[in-house]
Amino acid sequence: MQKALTFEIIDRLDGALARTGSITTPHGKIHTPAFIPVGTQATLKALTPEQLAATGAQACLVNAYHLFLRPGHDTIDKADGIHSFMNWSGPTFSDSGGFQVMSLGVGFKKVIDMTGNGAPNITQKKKKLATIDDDGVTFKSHLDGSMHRLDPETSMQIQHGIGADITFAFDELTTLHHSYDYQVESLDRRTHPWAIRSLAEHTRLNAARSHRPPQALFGVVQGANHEDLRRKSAKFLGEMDFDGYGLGGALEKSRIGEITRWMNEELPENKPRHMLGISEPDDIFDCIENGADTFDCVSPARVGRNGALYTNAGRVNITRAEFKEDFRPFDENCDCYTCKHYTRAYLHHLFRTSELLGNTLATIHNERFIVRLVDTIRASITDGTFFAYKEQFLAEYYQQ
RNA sequence: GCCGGAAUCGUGUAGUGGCAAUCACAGGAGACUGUAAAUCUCCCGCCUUUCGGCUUCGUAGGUUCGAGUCCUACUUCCGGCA
Repeated sequence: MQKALTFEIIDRLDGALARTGSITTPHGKIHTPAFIPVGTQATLKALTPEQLAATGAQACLVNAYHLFLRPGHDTIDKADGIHSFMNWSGPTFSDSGGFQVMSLGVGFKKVIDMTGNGAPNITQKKKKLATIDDDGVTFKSHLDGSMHRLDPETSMQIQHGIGADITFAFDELTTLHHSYDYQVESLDRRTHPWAIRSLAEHTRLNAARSHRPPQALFGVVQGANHEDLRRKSAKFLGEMDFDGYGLGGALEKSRIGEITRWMNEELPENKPRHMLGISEPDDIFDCIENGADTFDCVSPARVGRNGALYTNAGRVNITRAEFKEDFRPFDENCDCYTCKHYTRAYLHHLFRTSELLGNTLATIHNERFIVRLVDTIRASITDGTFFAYKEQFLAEYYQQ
């Protein structure tokens, strides 16, 4: 019988937890470390699957919450699954909807505050749309206000209807502003029991749906920025029969490497670890150094659509007046389609005129930039130059 | 030439006797980390780092305690009629 997922470690980095590897799914391999672009609603906004593949993306991630609301996971199931539905033949991930527990609840407009300080992370102007209890979450649809219930079993049923190769356990994403006591309670009463329920339902569905390729399930480690909780969560989930692990939750940016290390020192080494929602270059280096294998994040696509493009010297707002008559390629060192064919002045013009092509070209560039960054990091682990590359890249990227 | 209407921020507008400058666009800049995001925030007459100060409703007069607002003339523009 076909296995849902196999993971092979290929190279290791001396003096750190970093490794390269290969994840094999029914829809192909992912060479790790890898960046996985996010196509929440079964599309990476502004790109065709061919354009996405041309960025070098090895896989993409969709979201159970959005696809549950529209078109409905039953519809995707009838379409023969997400790969067929969205015309993406490579590996896919689906998020559990756990993120929306937070983003539609306490975290609105301040989804991942990674600063570790600042104002309480509480919805103020708009009414929150999600309320959580120990059994699951009650949602009000952001689309039509209809009420819905999401719990570990329904999340897994949705994710099996979607049919992504790698699914995630339904979890509670806390914020850095929750108290320690709340973080403890969140793990003991929700995230961990929900992981058990997610795995049970997932196992049942894989058996019941043998006409489909088997799907893999990653447990999601939480614990905010507390070492004891991160280790406890990783140990608890690490002893369960997951195919891999999601490293989730809000992580204080300045400690992201350390927090990743806590988790990965406890997790089984021979299973892949996916860093949920991370793509800033410094964070990627820190997480890979400490044992993360894959990443997903909306940021390259979102900031690109909003006119911010990555360069080796940092992020640049292409709408700035200085680019109006700058007829150089956007980034002479970039091998993406956008930089090969279009000037800064033209990109500037497209954004000034709100032309949709601007979104497409900026998204192509940003996804390619982050995919290539992670690919280059992978090569640097293989040839042992990781630390030198990290130092050189970050010095240039964050220069002021 | 006659009749009527209009003139407020770069543009279009709000303000119809009581602290001018509302809203939008344009413009300047910033933010965005498991997507309620082709979104959001700030600035946008002049001076001032801030606090704040100053100016200004086509022009010139007039009425009034007080005028962007009412009156007169002029200028310009837009209609209509010749």
